[in-house]
Amino acid sequence: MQTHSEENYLKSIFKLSKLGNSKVSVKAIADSLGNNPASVIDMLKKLTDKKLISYEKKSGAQLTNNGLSTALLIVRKHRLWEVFLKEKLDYSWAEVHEIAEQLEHIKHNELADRLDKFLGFPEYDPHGDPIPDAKGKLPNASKMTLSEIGAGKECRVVAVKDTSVDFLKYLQQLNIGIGTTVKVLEKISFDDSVAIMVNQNEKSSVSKKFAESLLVV
Amino acid sequence: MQTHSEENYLKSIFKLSKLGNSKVSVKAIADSLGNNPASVIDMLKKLTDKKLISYEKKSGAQLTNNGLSTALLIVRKHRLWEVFLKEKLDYSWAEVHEIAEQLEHIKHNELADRLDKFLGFPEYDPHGDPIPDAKGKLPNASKMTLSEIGAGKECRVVAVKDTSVDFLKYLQQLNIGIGTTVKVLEKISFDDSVAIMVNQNEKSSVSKKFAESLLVV
DNA sequence: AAAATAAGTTAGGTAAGTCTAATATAATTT
DNA sequence: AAATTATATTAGACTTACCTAACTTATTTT
Repeated sequence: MQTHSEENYLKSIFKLSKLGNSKVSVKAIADSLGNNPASVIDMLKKLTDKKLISYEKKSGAQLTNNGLSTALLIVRKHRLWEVFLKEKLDYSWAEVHEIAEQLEHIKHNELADRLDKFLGFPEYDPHGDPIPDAKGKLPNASKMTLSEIGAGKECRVVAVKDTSVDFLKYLQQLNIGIGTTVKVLEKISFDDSVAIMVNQNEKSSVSKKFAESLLVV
Repeated sequence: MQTHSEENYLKSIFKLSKLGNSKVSVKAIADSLGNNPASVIDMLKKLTDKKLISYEKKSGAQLTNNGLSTALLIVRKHRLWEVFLKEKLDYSWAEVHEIAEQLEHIKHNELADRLDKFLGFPEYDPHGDPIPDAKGKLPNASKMTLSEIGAGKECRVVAVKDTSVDFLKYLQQLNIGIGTTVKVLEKISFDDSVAIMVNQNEKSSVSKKFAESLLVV
């Protein structure tokens, strides 16, 4: 069983190591957590004793298999709670992260799985980040912006990059939300705008700026 | 802003003082939290400095107005989360308390109120304990068992005392759940059984034992 | 009333997780 | 290559929230 602090270190190492593969420097961890490098080293020693990371002097930290699955579970909980806060409690995109930072540390065997089921097994959180499944596996599709989708192809909106009121209002007007299907009909080279079909029935034309703010899979 | 530990002390004092009115002894707090009396005194000093309780040597601790509203908010969050876990995540009555002990410490301005709204402003938690409203006010009806209700009176089920599978199955058969309206038609003195009307349309007869396991308002 | 028990208090100590300051080592710049 | 800068490490200290042990003050019991 890990403390809150240990979990935050594991999460940080996981993120900095690009999915747990590479080694992470003391400084990088210190910067990401806002802690002093000396404190980081203390913790790296403890995590090594617990066999959650491997760490030798001067060579950076790397997650063990055990540490990796622990980190994935924390990330899973964080992102599921973000979905809950956004979808069920109507929190804004901006607010969910801070609260999920606390909720991710709640410990109970089946909690993540039950929450997952309750939310309908979402694959992406409100920021468009992928949610690991119960086995720690990430959805394989990588997210792109709508502007990267080729003409004729269909995709599904998983998140938005812009969270301004203006943008969200515009989204509503266009009938676009998380989960909406969008087909790219044509890319207009004249002004880089994009002709799209929303939910198989509603044509629109959107600007380049707009297309770059929509994350899709 | 309080630490987890401070919040647990406030909650403990609140409960031991019967809604925050009387003074609470060091030993009572120590027993309820499983801590050493010496530790309790350390914390009482800290809470006094923070003006959350008043405490003088040998005379026990009492919540200030500030401490009382803080304690009520913690209780509110605890019980709302219990409702969430039971109603939305299908946790059993037995499991919710332990998880809510963690969730009650999650801090964010509107969280309790948003959760309250999402759950439909419940008045009682799965154990039948009353949930303080946004202003810290408790629902005024006090809960009783069905067996205490007089003939001819109508009441609403807020919780059950027995959580065995057998009992819960039987409840389902009778179409009784949280929120169900039950009218007491007659109390049979022969065997202390109770004739009831469920949801204004379904007559049943239940045993004394059953009536004592249903909490109503 | 004296002895025994219970409750409250003080003093000093520990572990977790942080810090600062000093030092060592590695990487860059000149 | 030497000097500078960046990073890593160690040592020692602080805070929180606990603890034990010893002592004091009440309250019971005999």
